[in-house]
Amino acid sequence: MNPRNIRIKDIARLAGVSKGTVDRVLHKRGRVSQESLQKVMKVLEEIDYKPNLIARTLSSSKNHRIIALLPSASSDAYWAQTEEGIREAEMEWSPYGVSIKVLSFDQYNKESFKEKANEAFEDKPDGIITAPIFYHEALLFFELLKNAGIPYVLFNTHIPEGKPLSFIGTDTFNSGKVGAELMYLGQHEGGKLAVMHLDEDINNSVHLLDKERGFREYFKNRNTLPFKISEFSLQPDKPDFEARLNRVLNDPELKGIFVSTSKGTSVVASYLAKKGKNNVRLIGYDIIDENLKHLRTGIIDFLINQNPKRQAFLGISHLVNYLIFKKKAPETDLFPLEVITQQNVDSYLNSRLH
Amino acid sequence: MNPRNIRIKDIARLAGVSKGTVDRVLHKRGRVSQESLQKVMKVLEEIDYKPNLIARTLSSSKNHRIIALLPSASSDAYWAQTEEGIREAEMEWSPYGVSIKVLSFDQYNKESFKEKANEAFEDKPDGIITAPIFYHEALLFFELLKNAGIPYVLFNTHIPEGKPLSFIGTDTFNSGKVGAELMYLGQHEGGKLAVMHLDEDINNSVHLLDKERGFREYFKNRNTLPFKISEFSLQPDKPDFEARLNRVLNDPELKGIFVSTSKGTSVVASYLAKKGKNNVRLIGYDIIDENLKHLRTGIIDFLINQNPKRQAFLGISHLVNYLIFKKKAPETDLFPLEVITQQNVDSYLNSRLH
DNA sequence: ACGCAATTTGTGCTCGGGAACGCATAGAAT
DNA sequence: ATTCTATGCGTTCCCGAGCACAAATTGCGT
Repeated sequence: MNPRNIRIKDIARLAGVSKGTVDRVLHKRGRVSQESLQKVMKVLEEIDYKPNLIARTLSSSKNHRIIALLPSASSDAYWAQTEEGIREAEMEWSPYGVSIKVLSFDQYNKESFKEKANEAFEDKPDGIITAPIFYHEALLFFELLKNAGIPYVLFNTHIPEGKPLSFIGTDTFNSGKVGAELMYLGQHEGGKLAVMHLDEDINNSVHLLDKERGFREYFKNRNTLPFKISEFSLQPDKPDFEARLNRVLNDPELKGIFVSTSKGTSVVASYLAKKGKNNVRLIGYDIIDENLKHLRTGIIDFLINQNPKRQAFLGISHLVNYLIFKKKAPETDLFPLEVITQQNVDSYLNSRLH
Repeated sequence: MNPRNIRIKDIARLAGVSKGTVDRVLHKRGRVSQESLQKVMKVLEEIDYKPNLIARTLSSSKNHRIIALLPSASSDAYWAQTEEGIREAEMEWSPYGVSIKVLSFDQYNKESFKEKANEAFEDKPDGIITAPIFYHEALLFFELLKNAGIPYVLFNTHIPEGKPLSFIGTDTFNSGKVGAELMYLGQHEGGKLAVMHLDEDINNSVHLLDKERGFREYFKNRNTLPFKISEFSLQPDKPDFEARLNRVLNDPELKGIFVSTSKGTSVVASYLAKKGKNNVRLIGYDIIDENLKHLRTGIIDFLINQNPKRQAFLGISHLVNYLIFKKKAPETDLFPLEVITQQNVDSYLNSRLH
C-alpha cells in the first residue's frame, strides 16, 4: 500500500524520459540515444528495480501447451508414478493456462520412442519434458527441438550433451554408494553380494551401470574388503530366468542383493518372499506398491527413493517457470538420496509434493 | 493463443449480462436480480471457469509485509538454518512485493518471546510465521492475531489449538521410531540405550518427549526387548554436566545414544570424539555444521533431518500463496523423516530448496 | 534554408479481474 | 404527486509491463 514498489513509470519520471524509453533500455532493444541511456542507467544503478512478475506475465498470458514424452505407465509402476507427478503438476498450473499432453512410448522399443517424439514435435508445443532413455534417438530429437526453439526439460536420465533447459534427477553413482553403505551396515563379516540389473536393455542402462560403479566404489574405499561382488543381468521374460535367479539366491554365502531398478526390486523381492528367504539383505529402488508391501514384511530392507513423481512434478514446474515467469531453471536439480525404511516410509507416503 | 481460456467477459456474453454482473455473482456480493443470477449460474454450470490467477493478483498488487518470529539464530545453528530458509524465501518472493522482517527472541526466555511477539503485533504485518516454542505465550499471541485478522503460519512446533493457517514440520513421534529403528539396525544383542534431552527447558519439550515416546514405542512393539532404555535430561551450562555425561558414557554396556535435538547431538558427539569413543552408536538430529563433521568421522552414525531451512521456506511460501494467490494452505505439511548417512549427506547438502 | 530520411521518444492500447461509480428504474415514504 | 431510497446493472478505470505505432526530433544533403 504505502511504500509501493518501483515501477517502470517511476524510473521514467526519475530519469526524465518516457516509460517506452526505460522499457527499451531494460530490454536492450536499442533505439535509445546515448544521453537517455545514461540517464536511465544512472537511475537503475541507484535504485533496485524488480519488475512485477505478475504484471509482466499478464499480457502474455496465453495457453501454454506442454508435451510429456514418457515411457508407458501401464507396464511399469515407476512410470505410473511419474505420470501422477505430471498430472499433479497440471492441476497446479492449469489456472495459469498450462495444459499438458502425455505421449507414452514403449520403454523397450526405440522405434516407439522415435514415433512419439516425432508426433510431439509435429504438435509444436510450447515446451517438452521427457525421460530420454534412448540416447541416440533422444539426441536427434533434441536437435529438432533446438532448431524449432522449443525448450525441453529432461528427468530421470541425464544427457548433458543434449543441453536441456534443465535436468531433474538423482546422482546415480552416489546412489550406488548409498546402497553399498546400507548393505555394509552392521554386516561386516563378509560373504557374497549380488548386483542385479533386471529387465533392461543396454540402451538405457548407463545410469544403472553408474549405480553399480558407485556400489563397488564404496567397498573399494574400505581396503579390508570382505565381500565378493558379482553382477547379474537377467531378463524375466527369458525362459532360463527363474533357474538363473534361483542359482544366485541358493548360494548359502549370499549376504545381500542390490537391485538397480524399481521393477527389478519387486521381482527379486517376490522371489525371495516365495522362497521364504529373509536372511538376505535386499536393497532396491523406489516406493512402488509392490516394493512397499515387501518393505513392510521385511523382505526388502531398504529402498532408495528416486522420487519419480516429484521429478516429473518439478520438471514441469521448471518448464512453466521458464515459459510463463521467464525464470531460468537450474541446469541440474539433483534430488537428495532418500533412504526409505519400514519406519519412515509412511512419512514419505504422506508428505506433500511441492 | 487459439483456444483461449474462458474469461469473465465470455461468461457475460454467454449469459447476456455485463461483466460487472458476472463479477457480482462470482463473488456473491449481491445486487443481482434473480433473473440475471439464473442466467449466469446456468452458464457457470456448463463451463468450467477458472479465474486467471495472474490477472486477479495484479490489481491488488501491493506490498506484503511478513514478520518471522524466530528464536535467535546466533545461539543455535538449527535456528540459523531456519533463518537461511526465510532469507531464501524472501529472495524467491520479493519480485511479488513480499518483504520479510525477522524478529529474534531468546529461545530460553519467555519474556523475550512476549516482547517480540508484541512488537510483531504492533507492526500490523500482513502475515506472520513463527516457531511457537512457548505454548501458553504463543496461544495468547494467536488470540491477538486472530482478532486482528492477521494470518499466521507455524513451523517446527505444532500447536493445533492455535488454529494456524498451516503447520509445517515433522511427525516427532514417528521420528523417534525411526531413531529407534536405526539404533536396532544390525545391533540385536541388547544392552543399554540412552535417550538424551540437552539444553532444553520443559516449556518447549513436548515434541522432544514425543520423540522419546516414539523411540520407546518401537522397542515395545518387538516383544523380545533386549534393550534397557534410560532417559537423561542434562544441561550443559550446569557445573555437574560433564560428570553426569561421563557417567553415562562410561557404562561399558551402553550401546547407543539417541539425542533429541540438533544442538544436543553436537554436544554429545564432541564429548564422544574427545574421549575417542566410537563403539557407541549415536543418532541425532539435523545437518548442522558440527554434526556434519562428526557424521563424516563416524562418531555420529545417523542424523534424522528435520530440514529447518525447508520448513521455514515452505512456511513463507504457504503464507504468500494465501496472501497473494488466495490459495488455501494445507492444514499440516509434514515432511518425510529423512535418514542422513555418511554416503547420502552430500546429496542433501547439494540439493535445492523448492 | 528546406526537404527528406533516420533515429529517437512518447502515447496508448493490451492482457483479465476487481471494484468504484454512476445511471436507470421501481417502489416506498412524505 | 413528488422526493427519497434501494436495487439492479453496465461502464470505466486501475493494476504494471510490454509492445506497436505515431509523433517528434535530429541529421544530412542539396
